[in-house]
Amino acid sequence: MKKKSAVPRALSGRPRGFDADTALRVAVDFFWQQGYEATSLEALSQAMGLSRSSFYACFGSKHALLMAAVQLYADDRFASLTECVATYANPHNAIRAMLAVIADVDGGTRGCLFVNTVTELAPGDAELVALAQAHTARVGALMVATLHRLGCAEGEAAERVGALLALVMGITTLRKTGVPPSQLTGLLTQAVHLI
Amino acid sequence: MKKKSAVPRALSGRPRGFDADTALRVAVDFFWQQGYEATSLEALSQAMGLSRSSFYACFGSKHALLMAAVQLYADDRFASLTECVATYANPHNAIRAMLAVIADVDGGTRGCLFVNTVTELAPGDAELVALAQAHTARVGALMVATLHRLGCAEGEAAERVGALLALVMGITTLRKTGVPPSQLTGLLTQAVHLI
DNA sequence: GTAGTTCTGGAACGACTCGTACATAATGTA
DNA sequence: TACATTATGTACGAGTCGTTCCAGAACTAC
Repeated sequence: MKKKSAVPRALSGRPRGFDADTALRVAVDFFWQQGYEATSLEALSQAMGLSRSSFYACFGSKHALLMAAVQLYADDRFASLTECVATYANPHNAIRAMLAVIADVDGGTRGCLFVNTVTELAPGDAELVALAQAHTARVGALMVATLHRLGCAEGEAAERVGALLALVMGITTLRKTGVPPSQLTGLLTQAVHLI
Repeated sequence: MKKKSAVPRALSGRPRGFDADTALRVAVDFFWQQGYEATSLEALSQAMGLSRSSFYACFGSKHALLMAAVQLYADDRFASLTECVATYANPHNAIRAMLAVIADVDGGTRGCLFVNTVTELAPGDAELVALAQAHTARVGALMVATLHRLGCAEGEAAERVGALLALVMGITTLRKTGVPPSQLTGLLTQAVHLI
């Protein structure tokens, strides 16, 4: 149940034989590739390089690990989106860059961890649903603000952003069925009609 | 492993104590609500009203049942789409009706069985991926043909249809996180910019 | 050195998993 | 009635699941 790298670690006692941050990255990959239910704790702890007891001492439970993994993934992605805003002065270019980041056309057939997990566990997993709502809300707000700079009214911008998000989420789903990147790029360019 | 209702049933022997078709409908609901891995055979067979032995004698395996369930669901949906084409003479109205059928804005928080299953099991499940590709191909072809009647060029129509499909698939995913129907309707109306 | 704290490896937990085997029940046909 | 055929109920097999417990290892502070 420890709090990522920010935690100061104990002052005394045996030191860990693994790095919690890199172990969490491994967990992200596993959940991303196989999903939550299909990922066993045995395979997970083995790949993370720690025993079951260390696993529970550090992460609490399988579900708690999932939440930490999804949160890390979401934070990473959101950081990339804010970077888009910082990089492109032109709002139009910024929006396009953000859509490209989310759609991740060349991301292979494993889709998007966020979409995968939500699709597998929502609406039954209330904690995940809350995380999902918070993340989509901040992403949406960032995009609405950018669209607003293009002279789009507030309410209209919200709806367009929603449609844009739905479009790129759909693209990540299509990725899983093996639709080639070239074709996905074509779909992504259609997004301009929604901006 | 029997073939749905079309099968002529044995000429002699003890008759079944259940109806295979209605049992399959129950399975559709279960997989739809809970997903594949999270659905146990015990709960499944109990809800379907048959014992384990009858289950395996009739459906072969849990995975075979899933495939039958998804196929049934996909066929049902495709039938609704062809109905849209038959009902609306105006191609524009037909397309809008098809999008409404797929997005199913008032369908609740369980999303779309097709999208759910693909997201959970693809790309690891080759049989499901094949089914998914076949289904999206026929749906896409139907929509491209309709768009073609609007005077849209073949290649351009294909890309627009892909974007439309991605949009409505994304809407079904957003449904799972509890976005209200009123808001989803707003996103769906944005689709007109892609037609 | 000793005490206190933390992490590790492995064994064991009870509950649950999908799938199978087999005796028995219920039907049609002869 | 006797037979072949099919369905059902029960129990079992072999394994996996997520989780817990505990003795011992490795560290800091005294």
